[in-house]
Parts: sequence; structure tokens; C-alpha cells
Amino acid sequence: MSERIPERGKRGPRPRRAVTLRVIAREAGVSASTVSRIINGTVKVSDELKSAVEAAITKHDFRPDAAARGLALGRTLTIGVLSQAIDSPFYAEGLRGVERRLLEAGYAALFMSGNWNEVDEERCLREFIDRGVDGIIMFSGRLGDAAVKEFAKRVPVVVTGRSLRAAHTYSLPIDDRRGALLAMRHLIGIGHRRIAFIAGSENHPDALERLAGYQAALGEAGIPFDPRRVASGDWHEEGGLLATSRLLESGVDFTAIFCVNDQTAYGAYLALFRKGLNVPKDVSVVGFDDLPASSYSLPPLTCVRQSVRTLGERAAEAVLALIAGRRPRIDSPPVEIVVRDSTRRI
Amino acid sequence: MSERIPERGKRGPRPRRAVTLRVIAREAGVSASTVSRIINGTVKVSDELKSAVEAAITKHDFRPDAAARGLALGRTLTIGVLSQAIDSPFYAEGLRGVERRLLEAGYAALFMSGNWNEVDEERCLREFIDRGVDGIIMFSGRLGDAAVKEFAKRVPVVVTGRSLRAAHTYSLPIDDRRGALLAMRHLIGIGHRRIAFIAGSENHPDALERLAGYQAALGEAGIPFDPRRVASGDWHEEGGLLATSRLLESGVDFTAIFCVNDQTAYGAYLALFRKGLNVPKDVSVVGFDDLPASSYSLPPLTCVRQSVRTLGERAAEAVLALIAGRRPRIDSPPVEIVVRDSTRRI
DNA sequence: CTGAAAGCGCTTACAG
DNA sequence: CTGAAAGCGCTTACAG
Repeated sequence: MSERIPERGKRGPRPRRAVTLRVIAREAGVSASTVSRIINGTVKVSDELKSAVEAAITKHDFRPDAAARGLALGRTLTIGVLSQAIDSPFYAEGLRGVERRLLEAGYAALFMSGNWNEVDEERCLREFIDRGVDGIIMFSGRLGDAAVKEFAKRVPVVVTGRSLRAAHTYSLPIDDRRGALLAMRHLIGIGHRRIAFIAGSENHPDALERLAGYQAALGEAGIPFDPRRVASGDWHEEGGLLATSRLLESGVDFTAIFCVNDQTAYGAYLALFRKGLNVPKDVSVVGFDDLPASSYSLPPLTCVRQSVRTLGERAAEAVLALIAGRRPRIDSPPVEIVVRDSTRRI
Repeated sequence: MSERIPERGKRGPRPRRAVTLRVIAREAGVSASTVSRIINGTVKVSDELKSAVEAAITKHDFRPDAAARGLALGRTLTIGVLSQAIDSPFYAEGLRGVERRLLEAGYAALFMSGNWNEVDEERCLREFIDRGVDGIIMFSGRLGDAAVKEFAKRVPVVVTGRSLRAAHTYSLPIDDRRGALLAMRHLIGIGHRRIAFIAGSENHPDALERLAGYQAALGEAGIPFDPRRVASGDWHEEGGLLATSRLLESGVDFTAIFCVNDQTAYGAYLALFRKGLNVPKDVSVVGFDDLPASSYSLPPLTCVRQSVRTLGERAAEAVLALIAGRRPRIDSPPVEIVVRDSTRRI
């Protein structure tokens, strides 16, 4: 009658799961099926039976094994969340939003980093599938649409930062062009006409759209586009630093810089600082994203705000809808301009 | 003879796992057991059999189901990683380190946020257990040692930022006191004697240790400790901002501020900036952590560096060792002072 | 060397 | 209403 001691996993403190449905069932004098049903609320039972079972559960601190449940149910209550780097301040905000919403719904997130390259992204997505996630959220990946659609055949996928039309898929595009327009209109509105632009890495869709917005705003205002005022960065501080230095040394004149994102602006700040130039006195700077750090940069940065946290929350809502078989009706959060101290009328 | 079509999961694109061990086995003309063994390399077979199986695997793009494997093996190749917030720039670095090492070892990380409170931390740890993680890494949690030890009975736990002696446990403490000493010696070495300290939230062990280091350095130099020069922050920018403002308004004089961490220093920067005070001309500032952003703050921040990324990598190595039944022999990364532009000789 | 069988811990039609 | 049985997809002693 004694419980057989399992032999596997001889090392470490994992003596196999000690308390299972069966021990609860035995203790409460019912079958495992019944306990399972009570736990899942798929049955009505007498109050006394219910409390007997609950007492046993409490006593043993029982919690159903997620792997077993996942196997039986075909659902793991896990969502794979791909960002480019878990330590990027930009994505971090989004992950936080995802995490929160998922938690509310009883789901957990499996976060992985794609490192800005297709190979890693694909590896992560495969890992998600292998681990049986119920859905995938992909933050602005490099992976081609075709590949994404392929994964969407296995499991619902929501992508941010791009538009993709396919079954079991939902897109939350970012309005890069409009964001860039807002930034530029602000600058132009306070008198700037010679405005430099630091772009992201080449041929990245978001970067291209922001460049397009930059050009469109120039066009609106009747300001000729001068390619010498465009320098390319890399979405990170260092790229902003280098690009600004190049701009400064090239001799083109400008009274303001519109940076493709906040991190680029931080780099621009440092380059300007090193040259003894003051922001906004000597040059105005505007960023894009409104990272938390931008409220604390010196001076606090004027930028286009796109709430990545909200984006994350909505992405989570969208996958959950997809999983439930509903068609999401969710919009990307709007972009808006946040005027702080890095821009000044001239 | 036709495959029965499963009825569960009627919605969504998950028609149950399509290709299983059995279909590979059938295709290769062997049993599932054999395929399993070949995949796991626990058997020697003829080259032709091996390639037949591999061909079938490739053809169907088969990958074993992680949940099923986990259930059968009692291991999930997953490590639960608790930080306080997935979007904290401090923890992010550590998570990155963990992620990288774990990936190399074929493990995945399940990241969750404890939100700086015991209740959430405990919820996360329980979730880890439910999900059958093979080990847990806990970044400087608030949860009491006793509770942590309780979890360590189920699964190996490594903690950072504290010392804990218990079975199936490993600690990677941070040398807060020495870090604080280094910071203060630097300041004292360049002539400062009236040095303010912005602490973290009360009764937090790391905060206490850094305060102790601050006082010890003062003692070394024969400088009397003046409690009016200590203000408490909250580890975040806002606390640094508020504390600095209070210090400034209180009328105590100081030529330098040692901040309990970099984020606090960013807040101090802004408070000083708003008062028209220049760093380092009017006051020197030193931080603690060396976050990536500190190289780009204006001016670039002098601070104590503790490589959180390395800490994360080592934490990962430590859990893996614990899981393998080995006793880790791993030290915390050393703290060191990084002198940049926010401090100046007086 | 390889297969049939039992088992991991759960859930849920299927019968009482 | 409730239990026995089958099944989720894998792994591994146990027998050939």
C-alpha cells in the first residue's frame, strides 16, 4: 500500500511530483475525474464534497501540473513573445504591457530575443511551436511575411510594426509616417527650415516610413529636400553619435535634428555636447518613441510618443482574441507629439 | 485505417499536433521507441536506419513535443527567472546574460516580474513550480529567506544580491559595501569632503550595505558623518530627483552626491539641471551599476560598475550546475569604479 | 539491437 | 452526478 518511490531524476531536489490529482482524490474519497472537474468548475457538486476536495487541495498545497494539463488539453496557457532584445529599452516597455495583460488572463509569456536577425527570429518561433505555445506575438521582426504566415498555420500570430494579411494573424502597425510628420510639423511650426534627419538602418520598413514622413513634411512646407541633411544611424545611441558627428563635420548647416528614435537622439545629444553645442539653444532635437528615460535626459527630450506599453497590451489582447476564435477589433495606439525642452523657437 | 481526426480544439489553427513520433516511425519502418532513441542519441544504429529516420524527420519537419517530453522526463529544459520588472534597465541586462547562457545549454527562460513585492514574487515562484521549471533564478527579491528555502526543496534556486545558505541553493551576492567604498574613495581622493548620499528605499539590504560603505569611507578619511547629508530615494529616477531637490532646499552644503544607483543619479542630474547647477562644475555625481545609458548621460556618469550581464550569465551557469548535481564554484563579478565626466577634482 | 508496454499527470467523452 | 477508461506525445525499463 506504500507509495512507490520513483527512480528517475536521481539528483537534485526533484523527487518527481509528490502530490497529484490521485492523492487529492483518495483523500477526498472521490475519483480523480471528479477532482479534476471540480477544479475546472465543469461540474456542480454538493457543497460538502466541494469543501472536502478544497480542504485536501489546501492541505497538500496541490496545483495541477502544467505540462500534463497542456498535453491533455492541447493548450499550454503560454504565449511566445518575440522581441529583438530583452534588454532593449524600447521593447522592454512593450514586453511589460504584454506581461500584464497576459497575467490577467491567466497566461504566461515566454520571452525570447531575435537579435535583429532572421535566423534567430526563426529559431525562436520554432522553439515557441515546439513548446506548444497557444499564440505568438512578434515585435517588429525582420523575418519575411511568408515565413510568418507559415507559422500562423500552426498557431495564431500577432505582429506589431508591420501589416500582414493572413489567416490567424493580426497586425498592429505603427504609424511611422504620421509620427514623423508630427515631429516635423512641430519643428517647422517653431521656425526651423534646415532640419537634419538621422535615419535608422537602411531598408528597414519603419526607418523608410519615417524618412518618408520627413520628406512629406518638408514638401508640405515648401522646403526643398537636401539629401546632405540625412545621415544614417543604427537605431542605437552609437549610431546617433556617429551620424551627428558626421553631420557636424560635413559642413551642412541645420538648426534642428529629427532623430529616427529616442536612442538615436541620446547619441546626438552626446555628440553635440562634446562639440560644446547646447540643446536647444544651438540646435533643437526631436526623437521618436518617448522612452521613460526621455523625461530625464538633459534637456528632457521633445519626441513623438507611441506608447509601446499600450502596444504590448493590445498585442496581448489581440492574440487572446485570435485564440478564442474571435476577430480582434483593436487599433494601434495613436502617435502624438510630446513637447519638452529640447526644441526651441527660432 | 484512416487517422482519426481529433475533435478537441475546434477553433483556431491548432488541429492538434500533426506529426508525431509515430508518423516518423511508420515512415521509417521502425517503432516509435527506436525513433525516440535515435533522436536522443541513446542507441547505436546502422547508418542506413539512421538516415532513413532523419529523412523522415526532415521531410515532415518533425520536432518532439516539449510538453510530452517534459511529462515523460520530468524535466522541461526551462528555468524560471524572476526579476523585479522586465522593463527595468537594471534587470534587463541581467536577463540578457541569463538568456544567452541558457540558450547555449539548450534551456529556455521563463521570465516573470516580481514588481518589488513579496506577494507577486511568491506568485511567480509558484507559477514556476507549476510549470515544472528545472531551476529558478531570482534577482534580488524581497521574499524572505525562509520562503526561498521552501521553494528550494522543490527545485534548485540561485539568488543574486543576497547570501543564503541552504540545500539546492546558490548565492551570488553583490559586493555593495565595497562598491560604495570605491565610489567614496574616488570622491575623497579628488578632494571632496562634503558628500551627500541618496539612499534607496528603506530597509532594503543592498541600500543598507551601500549606506554602510558610505559611512565606512567617511570614517576612513576622518570625515564626520552628517545625517543631514543623507536623503532617501526609491532606486528610480524620480526618487533621485526628489531627494536632490530636498537636499538642495535643506541648506546643507555638499560638493558631491553619491547615488545608490545610476537611475537615482539620472534623477539627481535633472534636479541639478533645473536649479541651473552644472555637473561636475558645481557638484560631482557618482552612480552605481553602470547601466548602458550611463555612457550617454550628460555628462557621462562616473559610477561603480557591477556587470549585471555577467551576473546573469553566472547565475545561469550556477543553476545549470545545481541541476546537474554539481556544486557551483562561481564568484560574483567584481565591482570597480568607472571614472567618466561627472566628477571633478576640487 | 528493437518492440510492446507501462507510465508521466492530467482531461473528457462514454457509460452507468 | 460520478467513475473507469482512453488518450495527449513522449521515454525507458523490460523482454525478446
